[in-house]
Amino acid sequence: MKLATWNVNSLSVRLPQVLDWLQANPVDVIALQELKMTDDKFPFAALQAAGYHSQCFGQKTYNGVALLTRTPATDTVKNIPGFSDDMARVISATLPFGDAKSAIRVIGAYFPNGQAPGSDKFDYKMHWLGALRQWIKTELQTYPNLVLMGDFNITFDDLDVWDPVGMHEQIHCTEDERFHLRSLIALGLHDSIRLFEQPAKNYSWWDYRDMAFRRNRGLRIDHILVSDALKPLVKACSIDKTPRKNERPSDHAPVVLELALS
DNA sequence: ATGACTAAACCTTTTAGA
Repeated sequence: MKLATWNVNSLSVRLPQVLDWLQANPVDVIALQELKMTDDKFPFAALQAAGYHSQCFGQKTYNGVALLTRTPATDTVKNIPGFSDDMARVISATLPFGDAKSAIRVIGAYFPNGQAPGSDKFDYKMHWLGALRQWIKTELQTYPNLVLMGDFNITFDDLDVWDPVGMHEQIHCTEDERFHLRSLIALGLHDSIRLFEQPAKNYSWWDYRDMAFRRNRGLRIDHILVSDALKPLVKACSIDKTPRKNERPSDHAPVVLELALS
């Protein structure tokens, strides 16, 4: 079984690239972020033709997330229950798999950007991260088999940053953000990609400006976290830079996880 | 250089992303 996450930075613009990528990489599940469209504009038919069921949670102009699955997903939940939010950032669903106990809960999330430490948006990011952690803690009790993936907008440490000195305590790299990320991990989650040897300077996002991709000036901010129960099943995890080489690419690359399930 | 690209909307200028 393969799962992926990709911040597409406008599904309207990127739909042809998403369809191409899914044809070349027929994953079982993909979480998309930054749809930047309302649900009435969502390309259900094109994705259905490509073999995917869609659960979407759209928003005009900004944000918007979706889960595409080869088999129908159940128990869809939008955003963080109990946390009032006017932004469409989280979508969750269950993949019925084998018996009931083997069901996998998949959470696709677009974490707040935060703009700059000390800003109102950074405060919102901190509150959002606190609410997420409380919720994930209870989700793990309900669903031992859990995958939390998406655009986290946080680097784990300096290995995830092309210029750790220049970006020290800058947005995506602050200790406050990293503390929240480590707190999520402490609930019993694992950064899938770090379970394996990875190439150095392995990033998932590059600025559109200044030829950042060609110079590999990037950040690793897109992650796939798996629960303790799923960790033994993780076979591989990697970042696919191929679509970043397209014409008019998203600024993010997909991350792909392979589980030893069929 | 609170810059550089890209996308969307209140669209020749602003907001936001990261």
